[in-house]
Amino acid sequence: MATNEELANLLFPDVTETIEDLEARYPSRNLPEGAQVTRFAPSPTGFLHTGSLFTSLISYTVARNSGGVYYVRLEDTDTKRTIEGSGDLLISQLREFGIEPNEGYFPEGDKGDYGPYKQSERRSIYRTVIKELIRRGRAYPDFCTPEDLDRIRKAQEAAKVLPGYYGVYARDRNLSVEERIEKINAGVPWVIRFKSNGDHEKKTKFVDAIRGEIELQDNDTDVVILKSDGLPTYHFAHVCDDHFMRTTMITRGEEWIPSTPIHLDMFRALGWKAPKYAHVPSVMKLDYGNKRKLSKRKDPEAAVSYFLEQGYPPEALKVYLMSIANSNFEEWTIAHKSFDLSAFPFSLKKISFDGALFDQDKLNYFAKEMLAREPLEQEFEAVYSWAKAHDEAFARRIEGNPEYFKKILNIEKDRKNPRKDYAKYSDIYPLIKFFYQDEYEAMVSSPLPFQEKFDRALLSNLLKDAATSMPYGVDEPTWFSAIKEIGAKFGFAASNKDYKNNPDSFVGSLSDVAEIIRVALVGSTQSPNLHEIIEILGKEECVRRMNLVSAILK
RNA sequence: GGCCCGUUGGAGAAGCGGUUAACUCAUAUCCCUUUCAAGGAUACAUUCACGCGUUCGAACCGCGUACGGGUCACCA
Repeated sequence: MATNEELANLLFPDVTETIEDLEARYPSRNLPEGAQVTRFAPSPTGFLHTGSLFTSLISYTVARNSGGVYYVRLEDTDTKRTIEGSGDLLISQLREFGIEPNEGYFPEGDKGDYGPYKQSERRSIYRTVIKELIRRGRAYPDFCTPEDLDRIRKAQEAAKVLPGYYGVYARDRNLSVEERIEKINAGVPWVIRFKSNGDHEKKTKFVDAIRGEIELQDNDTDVVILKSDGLPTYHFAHVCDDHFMRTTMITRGEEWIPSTPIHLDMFRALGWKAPKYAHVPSVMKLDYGNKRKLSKRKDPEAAVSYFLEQGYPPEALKVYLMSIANSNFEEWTIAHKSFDLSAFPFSLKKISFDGALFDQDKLNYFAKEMLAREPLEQEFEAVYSWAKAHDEAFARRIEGNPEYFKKILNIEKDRKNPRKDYAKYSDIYPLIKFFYQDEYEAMVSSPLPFQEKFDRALLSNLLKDAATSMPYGVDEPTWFSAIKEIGAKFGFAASNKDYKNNPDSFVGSLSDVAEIIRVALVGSTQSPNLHEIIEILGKEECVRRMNLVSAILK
């Protein structure tokens, strides 16, 4: 009578290693008590998803705060969906957010003692474990074709029972070893399935590090663990890899909760200690009144690259995501006047169970706060490197005169309440382009937004006067009283109160005077502090601009 | 459909048997002000999806209903 041993050898003749060998090759990590080993395990199928960044932030924080390890493993077992170069892109985007794993797969090569960190390179490990499972009778080759499986599913539908490969529906589960050997020798294609001992009537419980105790039906389906292409399925690869890589906590999306019994079943069959699980909620979006997961296809904000391109400071997105993860983080930032994520006492227990709606307004708020507080030099570097990558024309402007741009960036920055009008780097240029002569001239070539009620000759004369009498290099109050005097010469009120009390005796208010000069200088009724702008523009340019507009108005 | 998970204001949420139901964003109004961005002040859930129950007392405990999310692949 043929044995499982023979079957195992027939299936995997080249596998000579044993599980014991693997245990020895990947010894348990020498980490202090409580240190957590977490991981980022993406499939290289595209760009970094906002939800993945969210999970990564949590995993990374857990590892760092516990003095553990955060590593990267590439889950590239779905060869059809794998996109060339995507793995490297994922890691580099993660790095742009300042999340630097301390081990694992990197574009520049693997780092660490638990590799390879790419599943497609771990075939021999999976085969070793599966061979052992077959020996023990806990895995078997299955010969069903997709059509067979389809038939089974239809039968289940008709019988109104649960779909799946289990019990009497597991067609090849109880084949004899001889029958299996015969089919294999006859060249019938096969996959390997895990042989579950589970009972669907029973429950399996586990404690989730975020949600607490979760009770689910026991797994009783014989899931595929090795596909016909020789690569493992997620379920098996997860169990195998996280065991040998000595992961202590699996942080993954909540969509994995229902399949956790499968994983626990396999850990049990292998006699391995299961890691802790922390199932993190999805980031959601409101779609016609219904919540749904952020979708890479429908929502631009689902791809982290969207924020990078727009020029959101990467740190701001992280801070926003942290405020979703632990809502007390916001209060903490206010109390500590700091957005330092590494100093915040993060807690898995404080993560709420239902997915938060992505809130762009709140992201903007954090981004504005952070940008406003960023020291000038640092902000300058950040804006410049963003421009180099995403806005070439802007980058060239900055290069043309870095000191000039720095002054512009510094407007109303050195104050107790710094200016907060940029949420992202791409907001900057449109607001300050008037500083550049060619842009200014383009603005002046179309009608300027002067108020209709003022006579053009009056405006022209006032500007002509201002061009010669406005002072430079003086402090703001001095400058402003000069503006008042200029206005008064042309019949404007010297204060808004005067104007309010007696509007008929003036041609306009003090605000109007300021507005006329502002429009002439910046081409718009709105701008940051005019005095600072004038000082940056310099006397020569201001005189030029006022004379130019004065001439146009004639 | 089965099984899980969830439901406190427009958003994120605190609350864990007795509170005026925190806080932050958003929104609105007012103040400040040479415009804007800020800043300051005020307003914004008589009520915690709904129903029933337990209790002197419920957003908090129990049951049921409704709604929302997730999952049931040789994808992860």
